[in-house]
Amino acid sequence: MLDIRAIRSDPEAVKASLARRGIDTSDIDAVVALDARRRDLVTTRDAVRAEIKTLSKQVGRLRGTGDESAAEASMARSRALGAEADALEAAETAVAAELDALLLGIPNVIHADAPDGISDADNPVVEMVGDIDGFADHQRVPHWETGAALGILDTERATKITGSMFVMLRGAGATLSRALCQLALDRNADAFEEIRPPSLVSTATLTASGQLPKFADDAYAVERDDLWCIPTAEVPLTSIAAGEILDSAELPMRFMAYSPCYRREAGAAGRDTRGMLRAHEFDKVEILSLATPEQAPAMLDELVHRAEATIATLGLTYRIIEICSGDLGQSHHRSFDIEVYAPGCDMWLEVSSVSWFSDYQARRANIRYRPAPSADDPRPATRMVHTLNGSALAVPRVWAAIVETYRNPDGTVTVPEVLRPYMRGITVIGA
RNA sequence: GGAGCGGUGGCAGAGCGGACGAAUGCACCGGUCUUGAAAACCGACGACCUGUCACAGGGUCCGGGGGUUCGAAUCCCCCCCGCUCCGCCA
Repeated sequence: MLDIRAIRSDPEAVKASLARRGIDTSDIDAVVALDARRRDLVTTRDAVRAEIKTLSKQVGRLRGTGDESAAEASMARSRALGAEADALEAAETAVAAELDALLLGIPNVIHADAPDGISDADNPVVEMVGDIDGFADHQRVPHWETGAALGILDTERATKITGSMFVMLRGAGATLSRALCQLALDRNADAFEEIRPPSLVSTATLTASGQLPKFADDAYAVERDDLWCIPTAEVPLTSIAAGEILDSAELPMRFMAYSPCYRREAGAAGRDTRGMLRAHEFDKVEILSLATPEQAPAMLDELVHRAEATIATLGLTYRIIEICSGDLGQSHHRSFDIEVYAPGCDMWLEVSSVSWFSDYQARRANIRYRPAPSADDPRPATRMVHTLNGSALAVPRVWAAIVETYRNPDGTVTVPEVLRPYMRGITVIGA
């Protein structure tokens, strides 16, 4: 959610930023009009209420002096004003609701340094490690074939048990998946508190991080209990401090969590249906930070570097791209994706998305902090925190890239060195 | 799921129709004292909306939502959450 004050004070600047997304900005004009109307109603209503309060106190005093008829007059006057206040209140509530609904649907403003562009085709590559042409024929086998041959990926039975776009890992494949989670957690445990959050969250929580109300179709709903399955651990982690006022000394806060992620993939039916490329349920380790606006830029760098470093230790070919204005998610202020190259299916797979949300999510979740007192401001006002997060590692696609990259001529798969401590002694899958 | 009790400021904890944004203690902040610190003392000290160049001023908030009343933290109704006991249970 954008800051209504920012919109009010310079609507053209907000519109200019949103225009970079290639969207219609007329909602901003509507917001400005509603906001003016709302403030008008508030001012009038408050004046009426102030008078009611004065009159009510008078009643008490007049009763004390025994002037019953004067008290009666004040009561009558106050009663009439009460009806007026109620009407103004109702009007204000209605306008405020309309304003909020509009505000919830307006995407975040874009960071000045984010590149311009229309679609994902315009996302610039900022770093590239490895050579996509440097693979042998035995590595040019899709992971779903290798996985089936080695008995570590069983999509047929997953489909039988649940339905299409669900996967099941077996044996060393399941262990490999869990090893990746463990690796990602261990590599970030130096600075991040490990959380095991709930996987089902309330509507308020899913709204706070930006998924609702606009993207309800993408989430699994547990309607009977009015709960939602999380599409990422970002959702519960963001809301850890919802409604709280943090001490500046506590910032930046850093959390990491392994969680299952549930996505209906409503807009992606029929895309990437093979193997582990896209599933309704998958595992991911997320890293997240609540920071001051001043700390945020460095934190964005840190998160990108941490995600990159984990991919790098796995020995995969990868690249980092920056998301252009037209491809940026609704809540995002600035984002970077890490993609690994999967030689078997010859595709770049997005395995991490690191984003800075500025105060967009914090305003929805109402997460504030109190800046440290200084000489000229001994009691500073509260400010919204900034939220940032990124996938430390999205398991299935990394799993796929490993199975393809590390496939040997005999069809077995060598386990990357850094994963071996978590593999119960398995060094070559299928050997 | 059933029964009982409870939800008040950062924390603890009074108040139970009018002078209550709310006693008191602790914490926090500023100051006095001190070589420095502690202690002591003095003062300040919630959030949000509105308003102002900035002050001032006005309003809302005592778990959430309705209601009664001239007036609600206080009375009534519904909901949510917590604790204790019972039931169920990995």
